[in-house]
Amino acid sequence: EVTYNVLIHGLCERSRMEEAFELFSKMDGDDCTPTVRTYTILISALCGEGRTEEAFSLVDKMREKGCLPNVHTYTVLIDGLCKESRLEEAESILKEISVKGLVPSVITYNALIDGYCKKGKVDSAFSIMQMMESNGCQPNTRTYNELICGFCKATKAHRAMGLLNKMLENGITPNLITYNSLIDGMCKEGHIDNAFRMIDLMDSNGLVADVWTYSTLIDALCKDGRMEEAYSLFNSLGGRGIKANEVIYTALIDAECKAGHIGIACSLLEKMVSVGCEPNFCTYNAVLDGLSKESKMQDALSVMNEMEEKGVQADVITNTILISGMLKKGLIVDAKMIWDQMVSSGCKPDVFTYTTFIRAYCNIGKLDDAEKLITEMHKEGVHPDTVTYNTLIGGCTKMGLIDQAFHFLKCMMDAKCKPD
RNA sequence: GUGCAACCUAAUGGUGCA
Repeated sequence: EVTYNVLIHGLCERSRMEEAFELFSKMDGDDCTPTVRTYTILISALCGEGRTEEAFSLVDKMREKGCLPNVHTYTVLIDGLCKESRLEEAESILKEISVKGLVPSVITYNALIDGYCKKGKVDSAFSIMQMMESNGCQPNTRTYNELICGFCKATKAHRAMGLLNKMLENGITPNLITYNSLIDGMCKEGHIDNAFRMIDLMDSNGLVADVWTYSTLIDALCKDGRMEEAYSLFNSLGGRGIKANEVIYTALIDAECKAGHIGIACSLLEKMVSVGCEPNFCTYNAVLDGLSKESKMQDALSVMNEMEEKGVQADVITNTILISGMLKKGLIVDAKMIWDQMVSSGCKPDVFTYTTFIRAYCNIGKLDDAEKLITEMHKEGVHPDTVTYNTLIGGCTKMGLIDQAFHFLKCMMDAKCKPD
């Protein structure tokens, strides 16, 4: 039975699910009974592939066979639900654990806390931490890191700092991730210089800034237009024993593109390749956006070919960038072609892609087509957001169709979308 | 004494703005 579990685990790790289930079904014939562990391995793998419903039916199946889920099993389920943004269900499983007389572990709580943080619901995450403390479960470094990151993403770096102090008081050791999150939070709130001071604080705690730290700082300098400082920090990396990675190059390339310096961006792209740093899809997307905004669609298409030759998969963002570029030149047919290619390659358009098209239809006065897209979005389960409605409303007002504009405002409210 | 759980941090795309 142990042998089976090890093998099944190995197959699942390589996402060879079919084979894993085949082995699983052979167990009985071999006089082996699957245990909670066997089921948990499979349930975890199913959740990891987004097959949550199958995971739940496996849970039912194990119960039928008289095998009860343990804390590990429940934790896997909570994690899976969180990854699908099904937070209420995740929290109800946490309750179920206690009802069944089991005790949730730190990992169980952390899974839920991370889920809430990733959804921007930091306050709910925070109350889970309070709940775990009152249940006698001590938050660990990871718990604090998730919350600190959550507060930073919610532009509440002050609350994050408060948590840093709390963890120090409680004797929980911050690590690089803790500080890197804080540095990012401070940068995003415009306090770049304070962020640099955090490096000293790290030093005094025996932590040495890493690539993540520097990429955060370099990106912040870039976005603030402080390119000279960004480059001098970039050039200092070698002396610190750090090798610039694709994230750092992408930050620089993006900034150069946005400043209209496509030539510099392209030479950075060449440079990174020559020093053995492989561009990834973000890098290419940054370049493509630069070219696209300058209406250099020919160049953009050849960069996209290069991307594919290198085996870098184009994603929704890549396609949206190209579609947007085509539409800005009025090339609706080409834009539609890219759309179709994207869909047939199994990549689904998202809110951004739809909104891009809606804007184009508004600009040429085809409000009915724009409205059709909204209907299609609902059908596809892609929810129009504030920007989508703003685009539509803006299109109406430009054409003097004030009543139409109010009509869409009403649609917006009906869809429980907040006007800004 | 061997097998199950949270991959916690950085870079890329859509509207409008005097």
